[in-house]
Amino acid sequence: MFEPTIKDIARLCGVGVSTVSRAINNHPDINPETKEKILRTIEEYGYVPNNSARNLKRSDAKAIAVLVKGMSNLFFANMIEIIEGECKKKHYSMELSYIEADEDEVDMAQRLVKEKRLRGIIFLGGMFAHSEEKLKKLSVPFVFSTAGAIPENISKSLYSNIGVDDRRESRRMVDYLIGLGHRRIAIIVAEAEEGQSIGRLRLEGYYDALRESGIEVNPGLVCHVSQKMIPFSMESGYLAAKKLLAGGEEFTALYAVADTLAIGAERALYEAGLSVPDDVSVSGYDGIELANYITPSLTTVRQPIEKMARETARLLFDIISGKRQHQHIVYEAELLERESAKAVDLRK
Amino acid sequence: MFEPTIKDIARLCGVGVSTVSRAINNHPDINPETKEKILRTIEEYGYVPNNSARNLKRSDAKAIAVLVKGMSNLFFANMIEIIEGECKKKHYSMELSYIEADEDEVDMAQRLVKEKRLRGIIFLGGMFAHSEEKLKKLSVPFVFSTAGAIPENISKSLYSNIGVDDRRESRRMVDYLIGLGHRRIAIIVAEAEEGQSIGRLRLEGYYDALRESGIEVNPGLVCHVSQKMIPFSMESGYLAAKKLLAGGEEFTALYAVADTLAIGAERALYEAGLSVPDDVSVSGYDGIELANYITPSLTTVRQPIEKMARETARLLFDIISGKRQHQHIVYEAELLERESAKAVDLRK
DNA sequence: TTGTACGCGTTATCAT
DNA sequence: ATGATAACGCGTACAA
Repeated sequence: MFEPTIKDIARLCGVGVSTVSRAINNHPDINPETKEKILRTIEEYGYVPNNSARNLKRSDAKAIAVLVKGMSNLFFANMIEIIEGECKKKHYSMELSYIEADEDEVDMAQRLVKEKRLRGIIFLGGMFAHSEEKLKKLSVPFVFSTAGAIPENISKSLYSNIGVDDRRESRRMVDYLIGLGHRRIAIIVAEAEEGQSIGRLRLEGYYDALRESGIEVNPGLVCHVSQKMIPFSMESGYLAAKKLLAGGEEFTALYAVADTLAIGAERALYEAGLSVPDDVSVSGYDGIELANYITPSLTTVRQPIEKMARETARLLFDIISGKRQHQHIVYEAELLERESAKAVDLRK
Repeated sequence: MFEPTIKDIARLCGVGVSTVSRAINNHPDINPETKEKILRTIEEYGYVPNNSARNLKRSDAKAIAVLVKGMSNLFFANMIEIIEGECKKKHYSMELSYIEADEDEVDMAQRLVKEKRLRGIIFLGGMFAHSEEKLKKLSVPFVFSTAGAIPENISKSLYSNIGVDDRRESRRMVDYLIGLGHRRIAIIVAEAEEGQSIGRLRLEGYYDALRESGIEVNPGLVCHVSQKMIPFSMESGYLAAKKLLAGGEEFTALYAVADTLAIGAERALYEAGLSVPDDVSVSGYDGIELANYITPSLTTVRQPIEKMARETARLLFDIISGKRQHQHIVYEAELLERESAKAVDLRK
């Protein structure tokens, strides 16, 4: 297999390499006929510019990285696909990397940036217990999406952040359950050890709602997913609910901080002979497509995934090209009232 | 932010660049002390070799690409994650690209290979209506995983293929339903326009089973997902089932060629007042985690995803390094009898 | 409008 | 054991 280089094409066309280069990169100062001929030859011989050489010359690649941390695939898969689509539009390539729960995403990013000379980074999920100093070391712009809370003492001008107000939206869901007459509301929460993880924020929202309504928090109703489990998996939800049931505390509603957790939990309820929503109302968080198809359909909080993913990518590109400054965008989530939660049965 | 190059490090250490290179790449002929000093300096100044320059010199990058085509995320997300893990182990980087249904994955692969000088390719899903000639143009090894049938006339030595025998496994599922006493078995199928797509194979398996049992095929029970829809989405399954129900043909069992389709279909049945499995038995295909958590849990065919993904990656790396030749591995799937399908009610 | 020549950061070959 | 230097393929300043 013969892989022609720019020189080969130049020789073939009887022109200099720079002319070929001009033809490829749409430079204005080139004779249309020459360009035409070159393009034809390129087509004929299947010439494709060597990206490494280009990047070497340009000193930075036309590429970004997406670092995905924790959380369930079901939620991120869509986002990644959308981001990938935006990259394609801009003729950027996308490097994807999943980060283990115990890995430091910023360290990883730093390595990646230097190695690959990336132009920007998207952090999906994950959390932000990082020092300002460390963040400064990242020489390219980066956007956090659907991440936990960022410490206040970090300069806003250093990063972008896109997501919903997890605490507020979570509170809204619990308020809704309270509005339905529920008082004994259990929660299944998955959270990282330290910092303001997304799970932590949602738990805070739960506390907020109870406090405002004058309901005392019953620690027996707060169930943490085991640290050893995949935080947002269905299995985690399943096991957590089992633990909850074994605990013996009664509850009329169960709120899981992710749809996947809720689905797992519903299975455990079913196996315990409990019916949803007749015996227990269940609600989730995220609004994955699936939530609408299971039966009973899941009451949940829907984050505008598509919008968030698209904006995340666009914002990063705009920052790279200098069109925009760093932004901190908070989207509104939407409470989806569906079948899995209903007013508490007063006869009980 | 100062980004040191190999020259800087050399100067800093008072040695030549080649010595630094030797230190980095673990060459034997270097004085341990010199190496020690160089490594320290590298650490101190945060030097990271420029990947583009490396790749330029080496003329091929330590990278592979994964091209994902069609099918539902739920199924591939896990595989991708596992493949990514294997890449990390080998210190390869992974380029991920989603292919639109109407794009040609081999063309795309070709472009990618040349542009990025990749060492190998993994095709996830997709189909294989490609000519031998075109495949030959791909100058790097590639492995098809969970793809449709590969035309017989293409030399086996050209590619690797990993998956299950979709036709046989599909037939097994329908045999199972027949064994349960079902005779009027509907099927929801999503297939590409041309060639032996995965959906097509599963449909053939359905035909096989019916034929062997002497059951006549009722075209009114074969429901194709609209070409305009995402082939393996829940929505597609939902709409297909609605169409099926509107068609008026009676059936006691419904087999969808993907779990996601089955889940969507179940929702449609529920909305039509039909109960699963009492009124209609439902079964799927794939064995995604979710199938085990919904209620009723979904009877399905489980493909050994983890094994397949891991072997796909390992095989590719082995071929790249010359350790192995191309392989064609067919895994055994597993029929999971769960709650969504039961023996036909004889009183009806 | 076009061609020549240099440099991007690295590795490999060849001297020393 | 180490250093100088030639590639790798491309973009571009500069000359023509």
